[in-house]
Amino acid sequence: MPLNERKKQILYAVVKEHVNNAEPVGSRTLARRYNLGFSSATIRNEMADLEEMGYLKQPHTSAGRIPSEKGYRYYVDFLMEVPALTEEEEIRLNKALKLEKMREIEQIIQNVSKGLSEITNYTSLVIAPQLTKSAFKEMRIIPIDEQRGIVVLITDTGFIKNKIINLPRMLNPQELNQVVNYLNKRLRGLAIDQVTNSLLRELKRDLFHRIEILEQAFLLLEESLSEDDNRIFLGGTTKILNQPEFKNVEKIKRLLSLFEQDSLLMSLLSSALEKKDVWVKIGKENKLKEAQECSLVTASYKVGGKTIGTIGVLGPTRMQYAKVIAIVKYFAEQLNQLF
Amino acid sequence: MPLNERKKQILYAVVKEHVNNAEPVGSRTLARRYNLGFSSATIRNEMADLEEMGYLKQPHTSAGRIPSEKGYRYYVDFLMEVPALTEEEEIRLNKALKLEKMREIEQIIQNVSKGLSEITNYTSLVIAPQLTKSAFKEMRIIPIDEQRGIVVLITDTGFIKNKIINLPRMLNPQELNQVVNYLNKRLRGLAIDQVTNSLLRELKRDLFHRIEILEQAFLLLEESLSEDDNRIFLGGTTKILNQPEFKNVEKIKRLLSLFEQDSLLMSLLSSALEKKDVWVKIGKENKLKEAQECSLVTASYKVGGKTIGTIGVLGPTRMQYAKVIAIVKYFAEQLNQLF
DNA sequence: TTTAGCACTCTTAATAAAAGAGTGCTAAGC
DNA sequence: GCTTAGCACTCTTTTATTAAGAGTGCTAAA
Repeated sequence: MPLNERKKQILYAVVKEHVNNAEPVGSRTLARRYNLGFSSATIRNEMADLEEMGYLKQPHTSAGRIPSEKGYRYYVDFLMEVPALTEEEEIRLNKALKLEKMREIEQIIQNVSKGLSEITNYTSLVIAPQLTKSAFKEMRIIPIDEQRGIVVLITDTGFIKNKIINLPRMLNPQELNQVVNYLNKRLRGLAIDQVTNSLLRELKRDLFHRIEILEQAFLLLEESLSEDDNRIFLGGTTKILNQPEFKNVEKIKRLLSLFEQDSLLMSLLSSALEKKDVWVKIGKENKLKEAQECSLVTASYKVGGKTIGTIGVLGPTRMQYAKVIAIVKYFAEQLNQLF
Repeated sequence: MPLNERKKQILYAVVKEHVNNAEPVGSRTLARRYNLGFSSATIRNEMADLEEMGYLKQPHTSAGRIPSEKGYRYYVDFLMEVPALTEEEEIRLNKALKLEKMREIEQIIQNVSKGLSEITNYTSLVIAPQLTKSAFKEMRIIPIDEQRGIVVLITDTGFIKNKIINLPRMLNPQELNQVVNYLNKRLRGLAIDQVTNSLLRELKRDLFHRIEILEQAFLLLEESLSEDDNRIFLGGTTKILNQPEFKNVEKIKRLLSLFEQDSLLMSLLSSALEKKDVWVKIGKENKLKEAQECSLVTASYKVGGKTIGTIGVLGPTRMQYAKVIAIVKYFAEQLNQLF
């Protein structure tokens, strides 16, 4: 049974009202505050229907209704209108971003994260560009002093990653060059996540007599490959605590300990990678138990058509979806343009 | 009026008991649990004295006593014994640290921070090595491709800092070298915090025709000079929430928002720099309002006699001082040896 | 089909009473 | 003169009771 126009109106109004006030919405309130053109009794009947259909629920008998997750889902899919940002808002966002002046990736990401959380008033999550999605272009090793050097890794998407390493004593510049040249020959053009451990082992065999320097160079490669390169930046972790659903200390602790575990956050965001435009996960739609009282709005950003990172906003299930979606979308577009 | 032996015993017992249970300590409990050799009535009298002298206080009439900040201070200064770590414990700590394998500074610092918080069960703060405390040794600029290069800054303490920069188009390698050589000549041997803005302006004048590349190089220098180079690493931010004094949501929020502001944390730790061995700040001894319900145990670490960073543990005023001091001391020593 | 009216339900806030822990003081003991 | 036992008193915490408020669901009328 599809929702008739009146039910849609009421569901819409309940969501809107509840998002603003965080309290169950009663029929009288609705009749008073929204000019729906029918009485509270009618609304009561419709609400009872909506509850039976699973779009609304009652915290307890004789309280108002709040949207169920199904209700929010319907709202997000069919009822809400994502506003285009006004010019004015765009200017404000750009001011918060100030990306033009940024050079270093880390700085950009941190700024995006901060901006997202401050404008939405929820917690933001940003995954820095993932090298694994790019292809190997070139590696160099630059000696600094007798003992140390810098390994530089360049990808086809134009990212540069570098790392200070210890150089083995007995290696002269020529030998160093040989090693580096060999590595470049073997690796050039490979997607970074194609550089498997078995390939690395093979290379190690070939170069066993230069093994030391190789080990160091490998460290950088492995780091690029490893999960913890997928660094996550959080912004406004305390923002979400202002929401009334988190006035309970136990809930706060559970959520904060989630924030401390990068790997969990990655898994939370990862499903969003490679997916469509903007992705909304409501409550239990999140696989992660710790986030099932929350909703997550994510979008990915790209370089040269390849998705290389994700930004997102985490708030309570009772979230300002339309507003957040508009903002997340905008930020992702800005990042696309930037890289 | 100095404390007699019995008062010391009682104060010691009150601190110990309260640190363990987080509840006011009554005279009867004390008489029962500690074999002090005198009755609860005697203890009551002594406690009343201690209260009048300011070492103990009552949350309300007819409750047990808890140590005042003065009481904790007396305990830290005169009563507690900082245990030497047993060999067993040292092995355990070293396992948690695993510093031997670390190369990158950031990794080391992060590991120290994690280890500190996990072993103490409080929140840890670690300031990464501060370049400003070192002297300028050498700067290099290494081109990567047509548009970009890496600036490398080397200090006399052996730290290397690098940054990817945009190279201006029209600069050929010779010119680049000239600029770099000139900068090195002017800056070599200066302490990094002596490289003031006025000196930089002067250099800019001298090199105004190569201004673009200079700007970029300066960015790195300025970054080394700027506050935000003093990066702070936090560990176990949620650990402190397990303490019963933080079962109040408002308090949690206040403390967490402190954790989000690096500059505040810096100011909290900064007084510890350059100071003696281990530094204990109890409650209101912290200048920062947000931390006045907490105690802070800090120690600095050095390279070549110069203090370049600080580690610390932040817990409730009701803290396991002896244990924490021993651990912080040990970690600082480990860092000293490492660098 | 919609709406007004009203009894009923459940939560939250406010109030009262009881239980528990610990003190402070007094007087007796060593 | 210091120490200890005893007991009344105080203050918090817990539990119970009541009252107020909001909102529903049902019935009957429009």
